[in-house]
Parts: sequence; C-alpha cells; structure tokens
Amino acid sequence: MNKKERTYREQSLLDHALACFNTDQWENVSVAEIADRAGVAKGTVYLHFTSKHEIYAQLTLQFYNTLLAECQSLSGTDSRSRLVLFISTVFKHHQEKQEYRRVTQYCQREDFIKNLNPELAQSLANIEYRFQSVITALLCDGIKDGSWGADAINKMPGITYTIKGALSQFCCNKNTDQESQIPLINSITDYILSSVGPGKKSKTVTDSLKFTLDQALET
Amino acid sequence: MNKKERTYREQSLLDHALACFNTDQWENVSVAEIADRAGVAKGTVYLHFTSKHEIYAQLTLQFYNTLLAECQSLSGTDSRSRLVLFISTVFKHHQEKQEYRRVTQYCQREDFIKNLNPELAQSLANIEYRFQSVITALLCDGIKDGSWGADAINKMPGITYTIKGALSQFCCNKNTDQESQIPLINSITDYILSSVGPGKKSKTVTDSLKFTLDQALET
Amino acid sequence: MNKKERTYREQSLLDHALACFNTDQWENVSVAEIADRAGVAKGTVYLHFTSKHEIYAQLTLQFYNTLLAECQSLSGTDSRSRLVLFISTVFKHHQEKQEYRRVTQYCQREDFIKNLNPELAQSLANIEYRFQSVITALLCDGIKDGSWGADAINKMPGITYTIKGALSQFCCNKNTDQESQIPLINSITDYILSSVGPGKKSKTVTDSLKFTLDQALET
Amino acid sequence: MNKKERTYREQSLLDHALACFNTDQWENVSVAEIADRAGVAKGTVYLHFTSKHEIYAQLTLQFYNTLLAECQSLSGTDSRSRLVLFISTVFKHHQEKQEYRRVTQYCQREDFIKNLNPELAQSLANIEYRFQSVITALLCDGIKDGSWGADAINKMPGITYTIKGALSQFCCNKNTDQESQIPLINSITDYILSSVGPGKKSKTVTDSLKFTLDQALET
DNA sequence: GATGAATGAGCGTTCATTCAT
DNA sequence: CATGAATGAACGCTCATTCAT
Repeated sequence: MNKKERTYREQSLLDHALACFNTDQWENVSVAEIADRAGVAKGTVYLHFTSKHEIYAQLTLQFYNTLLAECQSLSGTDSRSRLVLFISTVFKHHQEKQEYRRVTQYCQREDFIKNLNPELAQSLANIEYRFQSVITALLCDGIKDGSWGADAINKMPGITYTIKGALSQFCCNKNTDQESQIPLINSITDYILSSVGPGKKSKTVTDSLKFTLDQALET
Repeated sequence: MNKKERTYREQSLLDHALACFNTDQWENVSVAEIADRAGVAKGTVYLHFTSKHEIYAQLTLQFYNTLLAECQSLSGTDSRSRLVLFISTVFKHHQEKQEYRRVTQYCQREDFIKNLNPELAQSLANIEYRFQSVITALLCDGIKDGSWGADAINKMPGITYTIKGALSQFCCNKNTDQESQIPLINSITDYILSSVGPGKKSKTVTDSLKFTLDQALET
Repeated sequence: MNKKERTYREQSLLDHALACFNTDQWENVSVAEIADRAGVAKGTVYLHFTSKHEIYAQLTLQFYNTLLAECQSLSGTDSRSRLVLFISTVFKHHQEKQEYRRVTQYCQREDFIKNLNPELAQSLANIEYRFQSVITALLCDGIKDGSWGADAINKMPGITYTIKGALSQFCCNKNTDQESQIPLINSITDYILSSVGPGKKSKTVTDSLKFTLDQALET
Repeated sequence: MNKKERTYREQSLLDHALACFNTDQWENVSVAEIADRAGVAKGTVYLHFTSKHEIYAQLTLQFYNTLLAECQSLSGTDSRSRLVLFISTVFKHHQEKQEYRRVTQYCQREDFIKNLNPELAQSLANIEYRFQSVITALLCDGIKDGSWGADAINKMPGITYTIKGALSQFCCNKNTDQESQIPLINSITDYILSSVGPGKKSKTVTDSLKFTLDQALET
C-alpha cells in the first residue's frame, strides 16, 4: 500500500466518520459503525488511527487547515477589504462545513486535548497561533499601506477573541438559514473595523464592503 | 426533609461533586464517588438530581448565576468605569472559580444541551441572554449619561463575543498565575473601550481604570 | 445483604464458575457465561470479585483449604499409618475434585501470581508453607514416638517435592479410572516411607497399610 | 531457501521470541513484536510455525532436548556419582536457562497440550518418558555394578517425581542467586540417594559427591 | 427518605491468522 | 519466499440508573 492509497483510505475513513457524526448523539457513534459505513473491518480503522479520539482530532485539524489555507490567499486589493474578506471567509467556512461543528467544539475542550497524544495536541494548539498570525499579517499590511494607524497591531487579541466568541455563537444557531446569519456577520465586521480605526475614506462596511447573501452564494 | 434541608443536601452534593471534578480525568468520576465523598448512598443522589448530567448543568448554572448576580450590582460611579468593572468582574470570577472550568466548558457544548431536559437546557440558554442584558443596560446607561454615542448600543454583540472569546482563551491558561493574566484583561478592556468610542475625557484605561493586581487581591 | 447472604452468593458464583470451567477450552469461558449460569447479571459478578482472575484464585484457595483441613485431622493411630493416610488423603482429594485441576494448575504459574493482587498472591503462596507444616508435624510426631530416626526431619523437602511432582503427573491422567491410579499412589507411598527409614516392624506398606480401592471408595 | 537456511531462520525466530518473553507480561507479547525483533514480517512467522502456541511448544522442546542430550552423556565413573551428576545437571540446566522458565511452565499445563496439534503434543508428552528412561538406565547400571540393590528400579517413579516437584519449586526462586540454591540441590540429592539404598561404601553425598558451587561454576 | 444490590447495555481495542500481491 | 494490509471475533469491565426493602 503506497502513500497515495494510504492517504486515500484515511480520507475515506474520515469522511465516513464525519457522516456518522451528523447527529446529536454523535458521541455514541461506535468505531464499528464508522468502519461499517466505510466498508472496512473495525480493525482496519486502527491501522490508520490510534484511537477514536484521534479521528476526532484529525477531522478538526482538517477543518481548520482548510480554513487557514483559504485565509492565507485572500484576494482583496486593499487591507481594509482584505480584513473584511477574512472575516467573511471564516464565517462562511463555518457555515458551509456545519457538519464539523460538533467535533471541532468537542476537540477544543481543554480536557480532550490533555488526554490526546502530545503531537496531535500540539497541532491542535498551533491552530490558534496560526490563526493569530493571519490576523497579525493583515494588520501589518494595513499599517504599511496607511489603512489604519500603528496601534492597530494592538487590536489583534481583541479581534481574535471577537471572532472566536462570535463563532461559538454562530455555530449554535445551526437551524437558522444562511441569510439570517448575515446581520451577525456584518455586525461583527463593523465592530472589528471600527476597532482598528477609521479608514482614509470613511465609507462604512455597510456601503462598500458589506457581506451579502449574494456573495455568500456565488462562491 | 423540609425544603431547607433539601436545599442544603443538594448544595452539599454539588460542592462535593465539584471537588471530585478537580482533575483532568473528571469525566471518569462516577456517581458513586460523588456520593461517597458526600457521605450518602448512590441512590440518594438520584433523589436530588435526575441524572449525572444534571449535576454538571446545575454546577454551570450556579457558576453563572453567581457571576451575573455580581454583575448586576456593580458599584462604579460613571458608565465607563462600570463597564471596566464589569469586564474585570467577569474575568476575576473565572479566575477565582477555576475548578468550575472543565464543567462549564463541557456544558456549553451544543450536543450536551441538546440531550438535556428542556427546562435545564433553557436555563443554560438563558445565561447567554442575561449576560447580554447586562451589557445592554451598561451601554444604555452610558448613552444616557453621555459617556458614549448612541450607536454604542450596536456594539453589544461585538462586546459580548470579545469577552466570550477571551474567556475561552483565559480559561485554558490555567497554569499561569493571576498576575500574568492581567495584561490580557487590560488589553481586552482597552479594546472594548475603544470600540464604544472615546470618552468625554480622553484618559485611557491605562491611566485611570486599569485593572491591577492590587484590585484583584483586595476583593 | 448480610454477611451470610453475601457468602452464599459468592459460593454460588464460584460453584457455577467451576462448572463452566469443566472443559479443555475453559480459558475461553467468559464472565458473561459464568454470570448466566449462576443466574445473575454480569455486573453482579464484579460486586463479589474484582476480576476474572480472582475467581480462579479463589477456587484454587478453596480447593487447597479443604485439602489442608482434611490433612490436619488425620485419624491414624501411629505416625507411620498417619503419614500413609496423609499421602492417600492428598491423592484422593485430587482425584475426587478433578474439576478443579485446570484452575489450580493455572494458578500455580508464577506469572499468574505476579499479576494478581498482593493479598491473594500471598494466600496462594502460603498454601505451600501450610502444606510443608503438615508434613513437618507428621515427621516430628514420628520422631517422638520412635517411628523413625531423628534425621527424618531432613526428609521434609524431599517428601514435599515427591508428592508435588507425583500430583502433577497424577492430574494429567484424568481419563484413567480411579483403580488404575492406585499403583502410582502405592508406589509413591512406599518410596516416601522408605525414605524416612524402616519402621520398628518391618512390614511394608504393601502388607499393612496399602491404600486400596475399597478404602478409596468407602469414603 | 534450502533446509539449512530454513533451520537457521526458525532458530532465529525462536531465539528472538525467547528474548521477547523475558518479562512477566510475556503472554502479551504479540507475534508482531516477535517478527519485528527478528527483522521479518508477521506473515513470515507463519511460514515456519503454524501458530503462536507452536512457538511456545518448540521453545519448550528445545529446552528439554538440550537437557536430555546432556543427561545422556554423563561422565561419572560409578553409577552413584553419575546419578548425582544427573541430578545436578538437571538443576543447573534450569538455573542457566531461566529465561525459558515461563514458557516451559506454560506448556506443561494439560489444557495447553490438549489444544496443540497432535504431533507436537506427543513430542511434549514424550519428554516425560525420555526423562524416565534416563533415570531407569542409571538405576539399571547401578544394579548391574552393585551400587544398589535390585529393587532400586522400583524407585524410578519416586525419583522422577521428586526431581519434578523440586524443579517447580526451584524455578519459582528466580530472584535467588545460584549459591543459595545449592542447599536445595544437595538436600534433594541426599534424599534420592538414600532412597535407592546405601552404597557399598557408606560415604554420604556430603563427603564425596556433594555438588559444590565450584563445580557449578567450572562448567 | 435512604439505601446499595442488581442490572446489562455498551465499547474500544487487540491480535492471531490469512491471503492477495 | 516474503510481505503486511485486512480481518473480525472476542471480552473484560464500567457505571448510570433503578427499585425492592
């Protein structure tokens, strides 16, 4: 079994596990069910993952790695619009991958991480730092091109926490449709933009950069 | 057993349960252990709580009810300082009651709430609203007394999420001492203050309202 | 549940376990099967025994405790005949309780004892010493009453090992009927008697003390 | 792979298996571990042995074959000293190959043999007979050369069981050093010698034939 | 009210063995 | 010959919950 096949099989297992978890009783999903759905024997699961918890962790890593990859290639022309794009990207990702919600929430619990193998625990912990790096980079760009003042860099923690807190709320509204989430996103975007200070041109996000349902759907 | 004795017994069970949970393996704590430590029989626990999960939920409610009670009687003279006091109160409460950390984190998971009895689930859900009410009231006061502009009210969601996000970070730094947490609290306070707009007197939090270790310890 | 009921239940479990073990595949007997046969739930077994291995150990202790009790009340009039009686008692006990054979053999393995809880391990280890004490007492009696010389006491280890070795052979002949085992017993008895020295009257065991099938069956 | 290579590979597997088993948890050693240590794939093990149990059995056979080979070429000049040499050889072999202890003990269990393939089971069973043959031959020699009386031949079973029983004790004292085992060996030797009757010259083993540490070490 | 004996479903994990390559 | 991926049966043990006393 070469590397490629191996990766393929693992991805298949993760995909089927994710599918199994799409229920409020997801913690009760047994390894046997996952294996069944993936069409392999229970033992085979353990050739790829050392434990059920590792499956949880890998799904969470996958979710965030994808998100971070998206965030590292934002296309906006000016810093301000790229920050807006960043925020909307983060929310859209959570909206589009709602099936990951339970697992990622579970894996962020401190006691889950404590009982994980060190390497994976580190990877999970790094997500936080990588996320902050993206925001820091955005703020630095904006300072360089004059989009906002030098002290914007101090806003990084606040911005991070605002997004984090909003997401935890956002994720709980799972039954609401995409459209009804938009005000929340816009509100948060405005809040964050105002925190880094007024732009050269005082257009608010409402006028020029507002995240709209159209945008959300066109992607 | 009259009402009073009943309440006393329940509190005793909650206290002993909390004591049992003070370990990273807390999910493995059995009802038998809690009963043992509280000096009653296993069956007795079920005369007071319908399930082990209800104990988790009640502890979480207790934690937040205490916090909210504190927040509703803030003593600051002007709105600005009361907002600062609110923020520090919230953080201090989390700092002082660290033993609740694991349980409250666990109970906030969407799937936990889903599988709880409706009444308790509602109580847990209400915490969020009550928290937001406190912030809203603070902002309204400040608008009335001119501490900040009328659009400050729109900052409520942002403020809520910032605090929420910061707390989740805050709670994970369990091994750090109180002092080293102060910069985080100050940073968040500054961030939030700047978001509601400059006060009449442009003193920054650094000058007049800074949360200091002395304050933290004098309480 | 008072002490008496408790003891009764435990004995019942041991009895049913023993019945389950009466097969060459006895190691494959599951706790569930034992519980089933005893008419209780699996969990109930664990209210009385901390592990499956403890059941093995308890059965073994029971087997030897009964044997040792028998050996401590031998009725022979002179030392020589009591030694003969002792030997035959030991063999008869093993013959009559053949269903214990697999378990006792299993429990004597050094690695089994190593992985047992210390208290039980000690009890198992003590069986050896108690057995040797019985033999020592017999030899001392015989020295006092002049049945054999003073150096008979030095034969204790040899006698012990001879019996032990013969038993391990004896136990493997499980398919042979009682009668065909008699020569073995007589041979060992002669061997041991001759090792402690000639009696005052030089009758051999063959003449006066021979263990016969009649004796074996009349008990 | 010719016969020679095949034998070599099998011996290598047995050696590495034996090395793996040098722990009280040896029953938990997996085929994978043995294969790993021997530097071959798991499947390869099954090209040489039909099951894990066969490995156990082969190791046991190896242990006893070596011992029996030694016993068949004892160098003593007279029967009496050759009997002494035989006993010491048996004990020394067990002392020097302590790492086999767990495995040989395990393989002597009746239920182990019952579940083995017939051919191997027979080989294991034959060990017993071969061992007895050696003793019988020794006794016959002694009768011929007048070392002991004709009825010495009747002592064969007793001698066999004495040695067998003493070895099971001997093997459990694994933590004791060689020197402290010597009294046990001498005691058993004396016991057995006295059972076959006095020699022509009434020297006791203590005088002329005693097994000493020097002898043990000079080999 | 209080007890604690009894329940029994539930599950992650291991590993000897096989067999397609 | 050698591999090692795949298998899947097997099982001890836990523990939240119930309920007869």
